[in-house]
Amino acid sequence: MHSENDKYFSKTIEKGLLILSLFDRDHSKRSLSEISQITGINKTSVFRFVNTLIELGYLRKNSSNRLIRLGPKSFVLGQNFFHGYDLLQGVKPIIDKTSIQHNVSIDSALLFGRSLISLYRREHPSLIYSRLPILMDDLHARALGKAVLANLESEELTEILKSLRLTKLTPKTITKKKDLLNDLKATRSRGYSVNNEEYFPGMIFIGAPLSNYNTKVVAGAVSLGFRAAEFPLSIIERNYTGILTKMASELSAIITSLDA
Amino acid sequence: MHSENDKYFSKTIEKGLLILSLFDRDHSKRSLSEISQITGINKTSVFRFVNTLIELGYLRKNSSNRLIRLGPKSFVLGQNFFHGYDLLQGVKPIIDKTSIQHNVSIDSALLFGRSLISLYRREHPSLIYSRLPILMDDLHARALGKAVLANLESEELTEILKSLRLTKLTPKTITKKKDLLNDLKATRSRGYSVNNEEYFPGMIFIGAPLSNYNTKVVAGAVSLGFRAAEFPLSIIERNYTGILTKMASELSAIITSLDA
DNA sequence: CATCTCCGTTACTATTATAGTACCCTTATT
DNA sequence: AATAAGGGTACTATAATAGTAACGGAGATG
Repeated sequence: MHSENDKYFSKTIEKGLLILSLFDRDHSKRSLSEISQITGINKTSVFRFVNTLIELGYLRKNSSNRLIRLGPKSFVLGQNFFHGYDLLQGVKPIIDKTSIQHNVSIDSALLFGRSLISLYRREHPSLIYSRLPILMDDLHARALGKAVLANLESEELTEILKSLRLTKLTPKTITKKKDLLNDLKATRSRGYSVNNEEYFPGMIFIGAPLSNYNTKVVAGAVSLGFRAAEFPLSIIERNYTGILTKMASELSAIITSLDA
Repeated sequence: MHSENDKYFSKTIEKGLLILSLFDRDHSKRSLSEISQITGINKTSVFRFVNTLIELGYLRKNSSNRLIRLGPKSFVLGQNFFHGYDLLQGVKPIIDKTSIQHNVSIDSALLFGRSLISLYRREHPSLIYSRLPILMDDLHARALGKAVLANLESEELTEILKSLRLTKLTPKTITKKKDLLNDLKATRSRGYSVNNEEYFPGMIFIGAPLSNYNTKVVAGAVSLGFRAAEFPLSIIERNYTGILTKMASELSAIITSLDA
């Protein structure tokens, strides 16, 4: 929860959106008191806000058990947000083109606060992963994450590292902060990050940062993914890093133009 | 704009969502004064609300030209709304199954207010339409629309017909209210609606209503689509109406269980 | 080059909405 | 029947918003 003292900040809107954002893939129904507990907003206010959202069609209430769910207006809003997000629309054609041209799987993400947001993913037809998260937290175990971390300012990096838990996801996952810092240093000098079966066994990824050329700030990352059985790391580094960095600079140009 | 006298209704939340909903596929950037004009909300309030939405990450502002765009939080919210919308998740497997089993294109929509919301569409691989709308207004020219209209209460029907413009989309589009009423009567007795090249030349659709079995209220519709060149209407009516109505009842059961 | 205009932003209060407590009602539980 | 828990309502002190006014910068216009 934000705690803005800003005069030009509406706490009511913050609360309304906080309530709406409680509904997702894993939480399609919630009760009033549950919402009140989670958000810390008082019961009466939650009642007022939920009532408002129901009247507007963003939520709906089951008349028998009183459980609250997303309404049709949220569904429409969701699609508008998806299709109206200019960064996605800008990034998609470039990733599609590169994926088709070189027959590779590509993933991209944006940095927002301390986590990465999955922006667009294009998979080589034969590869299918299971349901991947929209918000990614395991930055230490991903090519995308390491590409971003390696190019942050040192203050911001230490800030993020403080709250980053180095969870062991595979035998090769980096779990010591010192090892991670060394990896990031190598990443920075190399110009691209390597995830060698650290997130998913049998999968190798290489990643490059995306940045806003004007502000020089890291905005996200792109990665290429390969099956380790088909592509040894040496082959990947020889044949694909050029493709990766070229795509990264194209994407950075787009981001720069949109964020201007 | 709602004008609720309701005591338990937050106008601030209404305004915040009104502002957010101005951003979609066709409007990825807007200025402050533009937002103020469109919404009728006073400039200072728009400034406060937009500022709030920017601080929360739902919008972002270009620092040079001050234009406002969707932010990463909206993108995340959009995906959560899409994947968290239980009606979609409930309807999808049934439509997928039917589409694969009978090799047909299927479209579905929900009634919300006076318009239909496109819920889920599954196309037979060889058919591709251009960008279809999320909100559908031409109810008179669509199988989905006519299936819904034919099963409304007469009061609600006249209410909707009042604001429905019978736009001519193809030579076969129904443009006279009397003809439409006759078609709806036929639709009701038949149990399914027919769109014979009235929306798109060369395409025939048949549609059936979806309803909540408890409340007996029409909730939406499903339709099957065919190329007129391949499937004459007589063949469609002989072979596919059973499939359509069976699917419609399965979907209605889902809707009933979720809306309880 | 001066002026005008538009837009975003800030300052300031009267007015209005919200927070929070208390209380009631319905439903589920024992 | 008693109890508990959750949803919904009433009420008022308190805090937030609406709206007017006014400022400053950027771009347009003469």
